[in-house]
Amino acid sequence: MAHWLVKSEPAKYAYADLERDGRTVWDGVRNNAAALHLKAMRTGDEVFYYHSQEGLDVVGIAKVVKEAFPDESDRSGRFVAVELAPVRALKRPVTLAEMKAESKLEAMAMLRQSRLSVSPVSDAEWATILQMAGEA
DNA sequence: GCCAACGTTGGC
DNA sequence: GCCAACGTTGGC
Repeated sequence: MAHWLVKSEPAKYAYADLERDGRTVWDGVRNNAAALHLKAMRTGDEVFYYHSQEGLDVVGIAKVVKEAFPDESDRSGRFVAVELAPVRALKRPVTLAEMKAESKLEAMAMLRQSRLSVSPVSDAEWATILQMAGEA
């Protein structure tokens, strides 16, 4: 099973909103690299939920409940959406500053390219972040 | 097909 | 609010 990380501005759609809704269409991604990652997601893959702009931390885990399909909000027809459902909030959020300070995470895609809104997380990175969240 | 201009994202 | 990174657009 692959792991991923998605970013969302909590003012627009926070992890608590996902918990409230039960599941949501993850659309609006307008970046080729991010879209490739969306297409590679498989049902059951787990996804870290990161709050950008405010919070700047990984706050929860979501899972893929529907694989890539055309994003209806995209007129060009190039981009796709998936559906995500909440799994659980992390016991303790892991901040961007903590991730930057952790040498095991220096190759992490989201740290290398800060603007990427959907990025892959390796098994080792996943385990490291869970541990930092007090869940290992 | 190149590249300057412009827009957006996201950390600080 | 600013600015760096980076993707996209459009003129040539």
